[in-house]
Amino acid sequence: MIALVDCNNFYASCERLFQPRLHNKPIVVLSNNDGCVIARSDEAKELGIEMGAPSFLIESILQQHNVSVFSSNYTLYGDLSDRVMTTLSQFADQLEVYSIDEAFLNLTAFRQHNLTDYAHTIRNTVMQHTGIPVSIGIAPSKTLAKIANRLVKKRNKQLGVYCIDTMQQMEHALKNTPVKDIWGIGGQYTKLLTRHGFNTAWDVSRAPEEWVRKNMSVMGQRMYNELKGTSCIAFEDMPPKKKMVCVARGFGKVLSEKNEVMEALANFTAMVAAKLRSEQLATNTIQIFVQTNAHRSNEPQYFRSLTIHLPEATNSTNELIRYARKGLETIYRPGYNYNKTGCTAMELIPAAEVQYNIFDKENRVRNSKLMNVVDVVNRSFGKDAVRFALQGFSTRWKLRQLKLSPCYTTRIDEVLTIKI
DNA sequence: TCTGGGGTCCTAGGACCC
DNA sequence: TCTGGGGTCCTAGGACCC
Repeated sequence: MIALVDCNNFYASCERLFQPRLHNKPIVVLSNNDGCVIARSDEAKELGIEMGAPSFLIESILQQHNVSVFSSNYTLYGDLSDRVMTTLSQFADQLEVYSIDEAFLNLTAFRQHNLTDYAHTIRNTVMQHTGIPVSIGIAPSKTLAKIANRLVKKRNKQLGVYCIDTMQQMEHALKNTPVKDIWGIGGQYTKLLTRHGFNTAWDVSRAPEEWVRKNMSVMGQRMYNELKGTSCIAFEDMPPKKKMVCVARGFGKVLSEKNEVMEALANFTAMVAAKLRSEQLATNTIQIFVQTNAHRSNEPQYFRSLTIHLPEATNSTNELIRYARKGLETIYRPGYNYNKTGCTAMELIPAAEVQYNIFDKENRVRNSKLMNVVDVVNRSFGKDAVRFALQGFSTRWKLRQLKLSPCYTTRIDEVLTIKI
């Protein structure tokens, strides 16, 4: 049996943890640039605030009901996530951290326990150690565990645990799950399935297997077997090797000057390079893109990306910025209002395995020493203490984060102080 | 003014090779 | 008139996830 543990309204719960006066009050957390809603407390959901709602469209609801609004603070959420995962790891031999707020636990070894009781122990311990409320779904496959978890939130919120074990329980759960809520079914497959008369997970599990295979590829077939209780999605103990690293952001406002866009791109590229170094990786290929604001349909639109193969794998900021700059020269067109750019590193290899090219003109030893120093200084004095000239000092491309909460758990000058 | 960001996997089709 | 077939690699695009 597999358990899926999912933190309730994770980002909202994190913010609330440090402001107890917000218990039972509506809270929303906004995406980067304070653009749209990405997390809501139960109270905010009750007000009818939808996931993904653009914040400027719901301003009046927010004000009227005195909703507390937060910019996203990934440093805080990441740290609390680590604490939840550490707590969970003591409850199973195998733990798969699936996302920042979810983990699968392999409970096969605990067969002799009453799994529902066991899940309650897990819940209570996580609450006690971290203050984060979680829901737990238990079932024979990951897809069914996802379904069980959803049913906890829909119907057994107070209980916090839902177990699918017998055939009757399975049938009941599947009949109460619309196709759009099956893990692996998005908007397109929902349309396809309902067009063919499949409305619930139960209907899908009764469909002819060949039809599923033909219309939904191997991913669909896997999901189909999982719905029937046959586990076919492997348990991933170890975090899989990263295949790409990407930093892309919308700007705080639109930019039309090439050097301004370049400054943003240089900064995002520097972030990619720093990420690569922190994971001891190097990249063979980078891809950059620029685009205009697709929501402004009255303005001319432009999107272009460019893939650049490097002569030699690297993770040096200066080198990568140089390639990104050359790339931008190729794809930039004047006369547009740009609103987003980004850099993706692909074809990643361990930094220790970089093959040197005999015609290489870079001084790699010097470069890597330089990067080391940059990383050390930036770790001690803040993220951008040392920067390359092209990164500039402009703030025009920067994110809006007007409602950012403190990094309560990771910055010494921002920890909570209590008056006694 | 203001509409997220970072990922993975699969398939189809073209270029190229022998 | 009739112009192979199998394989690999690459890219673009589509679908999905949180």
